[in-house]
Parts: sequence; C-alpha cells; structure tokens
Amino acid sequence: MRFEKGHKAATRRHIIDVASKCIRQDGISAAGIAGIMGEAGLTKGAFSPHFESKDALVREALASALSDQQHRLDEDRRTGLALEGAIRRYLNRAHLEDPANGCPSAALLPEVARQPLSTRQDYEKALRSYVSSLAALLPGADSAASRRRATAIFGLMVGTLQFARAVPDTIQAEQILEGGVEAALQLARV
Amino acid sequence: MRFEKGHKAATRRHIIDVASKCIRQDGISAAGIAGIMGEAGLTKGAFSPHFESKDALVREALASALSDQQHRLDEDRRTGLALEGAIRRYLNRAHLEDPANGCPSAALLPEVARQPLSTRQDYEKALRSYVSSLAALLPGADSAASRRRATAIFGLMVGTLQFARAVPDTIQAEQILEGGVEAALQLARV
DNA sequence: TGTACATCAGTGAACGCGCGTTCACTGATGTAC
DNA sequence: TGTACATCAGTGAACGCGCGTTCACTGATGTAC
Repeated sequence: MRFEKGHKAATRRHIIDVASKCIRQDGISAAGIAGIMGEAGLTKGAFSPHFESKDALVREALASALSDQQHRLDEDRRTGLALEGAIRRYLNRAHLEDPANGCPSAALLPEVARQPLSTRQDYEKALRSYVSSLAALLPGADSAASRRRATAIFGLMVGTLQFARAVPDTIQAEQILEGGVEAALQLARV
Repeated sequence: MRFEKGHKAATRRHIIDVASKCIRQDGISAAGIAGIMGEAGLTKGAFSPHFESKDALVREALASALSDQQHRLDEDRRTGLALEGAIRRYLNRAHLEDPANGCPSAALLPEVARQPLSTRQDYEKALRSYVSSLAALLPGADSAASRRRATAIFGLMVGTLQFARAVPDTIQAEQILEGGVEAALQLARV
C-alpha cells in the first residue's frame, strides 16, 4: 500500500492530536503508546517511524495542546471577548467535564514539572505567550505588571479547576468554580 | 525473627510515610511499590501483608500527607501566624524545591482527580477541613463567604506553585511566586 | 497501452524489563512446660 | 532455670501482564520501460 504524497505527515499530525487528548485524559505516565496508537487507528509498530521515543511524542503533544489553547484565546480576543468571558469559559462545567480537550496545564502541570528539560523549556515559552495574551485583556494591557497579575489569575484558574475536578461532589465542584470566577474578577480589577 | 508488640503497626506507619514522600516526588502512577518498599528498607514481598493493593496504600499515603499539612497549619495558627505568613510559607523557594515534603495538592491534584472514588472522597474531606483552617485566618473568620474566598486563595497558591515548579528558569520561577503572594494578599483583603 | 519492478507506510511478532501481586519458606524471639 | 516449640514479620522467587522499542516483512500503488 503505497500512499499519496503528504500521507505520512498527515498520519504523524493525527498521532500527535490523539496523543494530546490521551495524555490530558489519563496523565502523561499513565497514557501508553499502544493505547494512543490504537486510538489513532494504527498498531504500535507504526510508532517508531514517526517518533524517536515516548518523550518526543509527549513533547510534541503537549506543545500542540498548548498551541491550540493559545489560538483559541487569540481568536476570542480577535472577536472582542473580554477577560470576564475568558474566565467564565475556563471556570466552567463543560471545561471541568472534558479534560481531554481542555487546558493542558490543569490536566498535567505537576507531571510537566517532572519532564525532561526540553519539554519544560517548551512549556515555559508557551506559558509566557499565553500569559501575554491574557495580560492584553487587563487594564494596563501587556505591561510587566499586568503580565505578573495575569500569571496569578491564570494560576488561580488552573488550581481552582483542578480542585473542582478532584472533588467528587458536583455541587461542591460548581461552588468552587463560582468562587474562582469571583476571585479572578477581583484580581482583574486592578 | 519474632518482633516486639506494635512492630508491625510501626512498619506499616513507616511504609505510609515513605510512600507519601515518593508519590509527591514522582507522581502517583510513576511511583512503584518496589521503589517505595526499597526506600523503606524492606523488600517488595513485605507489601501485601500490610496493604491490600497499591490503590489502598496510595489512599492512605495521600491522606497522611494531607493530614500533616493540616496539622502544620493548625500549629501555625496556634502560635499566632497570620494569613500572610501562611501564604509566604507556601509560595516559597524552599517549598518549591522540596515537593516530597510539600503540599500534596500542588504535587498531585490532576492525578487525584483520576483516582478511585473513595480516594477522592477522602481528598474532598481533607480539602474542606484545610480550607476551614485557612478561612479562620480571613476577616469574617470561618463563614461561608470566607471559606469560599479561602478556597480561591488556596487554588491560587496551588496553581502558582505548580507554574513555578514547571518552569525551568529559576528567576522566572521566583517572579511567579512573588506575583502569587501579592495577588493572594489582595484576595485576603476583603 | 501493458507489464515488471521499486517504494515505503504500516503490520505483527518478538525483545528485555519492571510492574503489581502471590506464596512457600525463614529464622529470631516469646511462650509453655 | 533450661529446653522444645509456636509465632509471624519479612524474604525472595515466581506469576502474568503491559510497557517502550525493534525489525523482518507485507502489499498497494507510482514509475520505468
């Protein structure tokens, strides 16, 4: 079965997309190559021709999830979404229930801290960029002070969503999200 | 080798203590039973007589870490520590560098969300209790409103510490911590 | 236009390894006589 | 007081399994003649 030009690149892209969902769903170390490849409709033998190692795939899958998140925020900004909208879209039941398509930081941050240096460097860059976009929605636009504040607001959103996901009681989870929105808005007010 | 009374219980306690450090260091799914037992000075064959399964140990180790954290905060409160002190003790370089002895939420939250129900129920209870202790340090003491606010402050601390740990650049990590302190204090002011 | 060949993405079996778990056994010490 | 026995926490070998990784092979299709 010889394939049309660009087929291999498309498959590679597809594997990365699937992997980025799997690691957010199950965690980096719990997500296995066999599972990812199976989910992508391939056998695990097809893995090596595409990626050097699991670490290499994880790095690309994480970068891809971060880039998606960035593009979604930038698109929202382009269509005039205010910070409150971004906060409410994040601290939200739909987001809580769908980690596979949600914020990679909320799903993976402690594991990212245990990844190889190159992965963490990629993460740092992506975080900087995301924080800049958030800061642009704050009074004072993208200044050092507003980036500092945007980092704290994002930290609040990440921690709060993690709490809401860990707690089994749905009602309490909703209350956690609401309290987070309220506090994030207060932080945005300066 | 027959042992004095209480020896088995002491060993069990020791395994839990070691496990609670190992899972915070390496993550729940990456920490192995052989590694934990070895760290405790035993062979992995001694595991089963003490615990039904890895899940059972994880549940106890997590509960133990949470309870330690609770007791440390209560002790601080008893000696008159204010909220600012608690915040600075948390968003701190020493805490950043020592996840094994630090906050289990910062080290494990996304993984906790993937644990069996019973573990998550234990977590919910411990979180409630910790938030109550934090809320007692807020204006308005331990009211519903202050617990709500304390949850958001704790979420901010957890997310911020996770950011600082994930980022490889130490200077940027320190700045993230400082920004977090500043924002947490602002949230505490109401 | 028709046929023989080259290409190469993906297959599937196998590699060594460490996982969580089980279990027959050990051997130092408390207890019974 | 001295000896034989019972106890039981811990050992270490083995279990089946899935992990990440490797590699000889397949076979549909593009290309050369």
